[in-house]
Amino acid sequence: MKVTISDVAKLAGVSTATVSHTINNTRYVSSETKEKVYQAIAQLGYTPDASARSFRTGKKKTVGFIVPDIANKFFGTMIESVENFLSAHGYHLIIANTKEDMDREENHIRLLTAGLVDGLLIASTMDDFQRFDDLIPPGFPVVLVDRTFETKKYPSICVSNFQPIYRSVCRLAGKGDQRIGIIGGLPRLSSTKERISAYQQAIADCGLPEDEQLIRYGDSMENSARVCLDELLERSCDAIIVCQGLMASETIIYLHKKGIQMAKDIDLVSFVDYESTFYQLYNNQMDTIVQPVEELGLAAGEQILRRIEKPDAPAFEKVLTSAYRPYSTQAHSWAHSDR
Amino acid sequence: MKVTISDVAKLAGVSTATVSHTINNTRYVSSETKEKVYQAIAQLGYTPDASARSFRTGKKKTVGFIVPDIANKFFGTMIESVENFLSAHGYHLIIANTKEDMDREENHIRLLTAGLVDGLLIASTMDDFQRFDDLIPPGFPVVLVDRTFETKKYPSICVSNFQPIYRSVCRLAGKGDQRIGIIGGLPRLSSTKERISAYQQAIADCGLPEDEQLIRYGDSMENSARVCLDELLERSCDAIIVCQGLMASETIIYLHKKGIQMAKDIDLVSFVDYESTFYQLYNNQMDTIVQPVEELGLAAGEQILRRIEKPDAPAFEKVLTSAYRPYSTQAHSWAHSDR
DNA sequence: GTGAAAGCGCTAACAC
DNA sequence: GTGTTAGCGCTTTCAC
Repeated sequence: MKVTISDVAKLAGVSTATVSHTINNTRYVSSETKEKVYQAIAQLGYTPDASARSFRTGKKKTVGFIVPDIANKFFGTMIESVENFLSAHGYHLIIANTKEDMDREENHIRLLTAGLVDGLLIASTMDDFQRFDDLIPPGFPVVLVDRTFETKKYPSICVSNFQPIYRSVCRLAGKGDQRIGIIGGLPRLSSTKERISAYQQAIADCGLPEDEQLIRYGDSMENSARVCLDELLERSCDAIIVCQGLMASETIIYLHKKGIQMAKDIDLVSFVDYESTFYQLYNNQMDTIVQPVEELGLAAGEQILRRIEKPDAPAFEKVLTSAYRPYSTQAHSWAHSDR
Repeated sequence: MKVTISDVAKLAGVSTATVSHTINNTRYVSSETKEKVYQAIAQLGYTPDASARSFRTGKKKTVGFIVPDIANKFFGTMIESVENFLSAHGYHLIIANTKEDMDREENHIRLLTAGLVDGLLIASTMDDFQRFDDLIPPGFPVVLVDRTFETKKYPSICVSNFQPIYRSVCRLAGKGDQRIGIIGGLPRLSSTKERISAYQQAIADCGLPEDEQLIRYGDSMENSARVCLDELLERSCDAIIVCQGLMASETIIYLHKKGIQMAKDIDLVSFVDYESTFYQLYNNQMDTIVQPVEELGLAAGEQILRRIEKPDAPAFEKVLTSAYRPYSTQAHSWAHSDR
């Protein structure tokens, strides 16, 4: 049934060592011997067993990626980008979904670190660094993606959160908006915290009245923006900043259905999902903040492989910057869309 | 360094067999012994090595899913659904992306079947069954998803393609549309073939003029619908049927930018991505066809696990039906959206 | 330039 | 009720 390396060795009339070295190019083998080996391999239809190999070598050639929401285009695109990089480097990608649930995340980390993958990419939903840290076996290669912790023990690839939000507030204030609301993601996440704090600082710096009620939090899953929006509208905002792509789409739709016109009745600025065609319809009515998702995925892939090679290189943070796209009232011609 | 089962056995003063049986509940162990074993495990921080275990048992507890486009919401949602099912059953999910490229698909199949996964879910981009079949080791558990082959050697989970398109044409014809265009996906795919053939048959049955020029094919990747749309508009269609979600969004946007009004200047029917908030804005202007993506993912998960248990159960096809949502001119209140 | 053989960590007969 | 032990298929050291 299953054909093994010794079947090949036997047929080729050589030792298993020679077969192994031939297929792995790991020591000199005369070309005649090589020839015999390849012949035997072809004849038997031999394929080395990945499972035995990784057991023996300890290398799985696989990395795990723990994400909060696979179906979310932001992470979907990132997964694509990571997979693309990894598969080009001979690695496989195992996906695990947490649905922003810390227990699920814990469970996935436990399972994946138990000899299944060589390293782990994590967009963590945890707020408790200690709990997170306790789950990671010492020396296990980990790279944090999109979200980080205050304790900088692990390397991270994130996106600038402060600057675009600060700028949003300033631009809105510059237009004369006085009551600027903001819809953030899960309060416990580093990304949310950074954005909210940018908002607060900018509000203060611009001399606008501070009002805790103008800060609302969604959960970045489907259908979480509506409540926030209603609350903000009740408090008669002139402007709203939305911190996440899925919630942005929902906000636009709800405004639409309520007959509230963007750029006229209310100003909108939002983080937006990369390349989503949806926003092309609105880029003349709202400022958009586009995160470099593909670069994020690429960098994450690079870092985790580097980390797998040298697990004890010092941790460092990489912060990519988002594109801020102020709207212009003249509609873009799609003939030269700016990407 | 690494703590193994025999370290545990030694510390607990029992044999490795007992340790193994204790953690796997695989034969009777007295509670005192169990206690000692658990104690030792806790003390040493032992975790069984997944790699050694799967090498030994031949079970990887992992399935592979080969998809054409991860970032596409249709597949993203499906991946989420599959992952959800699998992880609930103790399995992991390896994702591989083909970008609708047959060589990439071939490569992924080769790698994954070489001892990495217990079974494979494939939304194949191949048209040549022979080529596909040659890649699958005899007896290897495979379930085709969303796309199938004429030769029914492998089990498949698909979605009804014929019925919704046939119905679309009939409804459009019923409204008096004469020139109905269609934008299909990649011509080589079974899903595309079925849809186009439904279109052709309905056109004939409804007594509408047949015109090959009204059939256009996109590639279902970003930015492929525009050319098709332009060509159809040039041929002055009254109505357009779009066979895929991404292309649907693009079509809507292009119509919008051209100032062509849906339901007024032109009728539109389209396959639409499940739950995408985007379409909520248009469900009073176009008929939509919603595929049961989550059920698809669930069924795929169920089937592949069943298949892994009994690899030689007879192949069978499962066809799920899409929801056809005719539009009503009174806008839906989102308070009771029909999902 | 090639072979012999020792394991990697675990499971599962088989034995008592 | 528990222990002994033979491998799973491969890589790699040591030897010649």
